Amino acid sequence: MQPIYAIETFRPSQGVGAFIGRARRTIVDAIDRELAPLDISHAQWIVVLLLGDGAAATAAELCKLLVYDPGAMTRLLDRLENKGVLRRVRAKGDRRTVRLELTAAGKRLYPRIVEALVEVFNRLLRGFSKGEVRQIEDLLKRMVANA
Amino acid sequence: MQPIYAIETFRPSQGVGAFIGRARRTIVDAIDRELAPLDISHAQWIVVLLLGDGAAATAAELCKLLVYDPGAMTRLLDRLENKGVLRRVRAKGDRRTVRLELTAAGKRLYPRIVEALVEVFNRLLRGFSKGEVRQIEDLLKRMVANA
DNA sequence: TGACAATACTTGCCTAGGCAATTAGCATCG
DNA sequence: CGATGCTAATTGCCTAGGCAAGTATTGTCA
Repeated sequence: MQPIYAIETFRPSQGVGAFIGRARRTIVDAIDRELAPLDISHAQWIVVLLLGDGAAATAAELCKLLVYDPGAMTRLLDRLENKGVLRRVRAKGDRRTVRLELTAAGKRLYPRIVEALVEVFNRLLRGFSKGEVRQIEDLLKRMVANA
Repeated sequence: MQPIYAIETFRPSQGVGAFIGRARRTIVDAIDRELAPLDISHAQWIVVLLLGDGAAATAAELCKLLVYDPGAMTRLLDRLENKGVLRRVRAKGDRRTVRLELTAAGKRLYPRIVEALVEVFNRLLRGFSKGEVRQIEDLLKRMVANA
């Protein structure tokens, strides 16, 4: 397999990097607009999502998944706790870790965010076949795996 | 064409959104590591790239392309100007706009950044055919166009 | 067991982005 | 021409993320 890009012909603004960056901004902006009435920030709804779908349950797991600074995460969780979205519970086994649980309010919030996401993605993926979506997912997964 | 995702079955951490986010972090981190010796930040090298390949020539154009705050851009450009990477030149025609030009040092910087990008992308795209890369680019472009 | 490393968070300090208000320079239209 | 509106850039203020140092707890291993 030969290299994909060559130095002489590479146009930064036309490579995959630029498109991924633009796609991400587009998605985040669209979801933020959709979630504006909930008064919750970009970083915050991602955390609620990961807690809500069980992908993470501690601050450390969130940091690893999001490649996010632990210090910033502490404060982000403070804000969500103050909003009454989640609570910190000292873990019984390992007393260093703090388990994160969505409160009742947080659990009501979760489906509303999911709804917004589904709506936005279905709109952005208009005209795509399911196979094409699988293909994007697959190709991106392979990119990340190569790192 | 039916909707791609349904509320009942959607797993946020498994959708395109999550993969795009992760891929972007992976790319940015890899390039940052590669460019560490140049002591230039993520936001800064993107600007140098866009100026260097002619995709933008003013602050306003950069802001539009990157969906970036004009105030933040002013200060980012200040930093690059202080580093001697670019200079501001009042445009003759429209005296509101400031044309941005890479200095000699900036022009030397540009190819080094391009080199790092090509290296990183070729690594991350190991095992991909050129057709597959085109396909990612195409699919992402269509997503953005749907917005 | 006890020293040392590793992990999970937390806090302080600095930097950088978002938003709103401001200035300067066109552009439009009566 | 002149009032109004728009665009480009800048500045001040606030918020939030990155980094480094610190604390508490657990793991490792001689």
